Amino acid sequence: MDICVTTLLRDKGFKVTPQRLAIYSALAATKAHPSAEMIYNELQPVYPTMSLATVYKTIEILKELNLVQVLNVGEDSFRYDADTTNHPHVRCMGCGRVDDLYGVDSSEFIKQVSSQTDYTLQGQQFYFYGMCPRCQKQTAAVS
Amino acid sequence: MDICVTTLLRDKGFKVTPQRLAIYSALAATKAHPSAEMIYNELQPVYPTMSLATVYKTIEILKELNLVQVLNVGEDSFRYDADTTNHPHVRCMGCGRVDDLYGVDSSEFIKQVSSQTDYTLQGQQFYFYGMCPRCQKQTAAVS
DNA sequence: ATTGTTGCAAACTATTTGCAAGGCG
DNA sequence: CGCCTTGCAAATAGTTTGCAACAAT
Repeated sequence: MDICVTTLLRDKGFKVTPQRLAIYSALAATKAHPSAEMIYNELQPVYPTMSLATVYKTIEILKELNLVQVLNVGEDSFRYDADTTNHPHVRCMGCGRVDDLYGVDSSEFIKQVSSQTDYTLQGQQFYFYGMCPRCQKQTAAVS
Repeated sequence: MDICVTTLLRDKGFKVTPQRLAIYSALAATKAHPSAEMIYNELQPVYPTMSLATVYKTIEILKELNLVQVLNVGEDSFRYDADTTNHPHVRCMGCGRVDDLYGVDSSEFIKQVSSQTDYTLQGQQFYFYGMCPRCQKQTAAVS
């Protein structure tokens, strides 16, 4: 995996630095769809001198290399996903967590949209909003 | 229409002010999904003393009254839509315009997602990205 | 050695908030 | 008249940028 990133970076003329590898690894190792700040906080213990700016700059490059995709779940900050397959996401209105939605076939839906519009479609993002199992229980307990 | 907003505002204990009516009217009169700043600029000639803060505060209220929905098309700013039915949107990667996608039935797709997740779903947003007809032509002309 | 990268601080932008003056009910 | 709203300015938060010191190739 990391070898892959190393090669990809070098091939595109980017230098391979420990910070870049660490940021990508952090993203690849989680399904939590962290924000820039969450990545920064997670790496603080290991890279105490690393700045938030470096996180942003690196994400910019990873985006260019198609190693991360950007999510815009309607919060104040962006979230990032090292899984670049185009899958829907769901955000919990209770705790704010963002999960993947696998096992959903959106191709029919996309085909339908494509036939209805005179746009040339290049991509899409599907965001669902609801309550995660844990927050459902808490709400039930309160009432 | 405006009578409707007036009534809704009063019923919920909000005061009816010319600014609020103007902001809602501006939103209801367009399909361009303007940002707060676009609304502000459009109303500048008519309400030269109105501030951006008022636009934001009013939108907050309209949101509460379910008179507008918020779009998060992946730009730096939010966009607003007085059409509160849940329809997909498409943004042109060329010129940035945002259009509605009508005539698309997403109920099957939503049902499928609903059955695949243990979230309790409350809503969703579908964003498509592509090239609008006008930008397609321009790109073709350049190449 | 060269060129890109880091990390700090400052800049920037969208949005929110505090508050005094003003307007709606 | 009382309370809500406006509009200004300042605050806030996320992200971006400039630049000198530094590191990868």
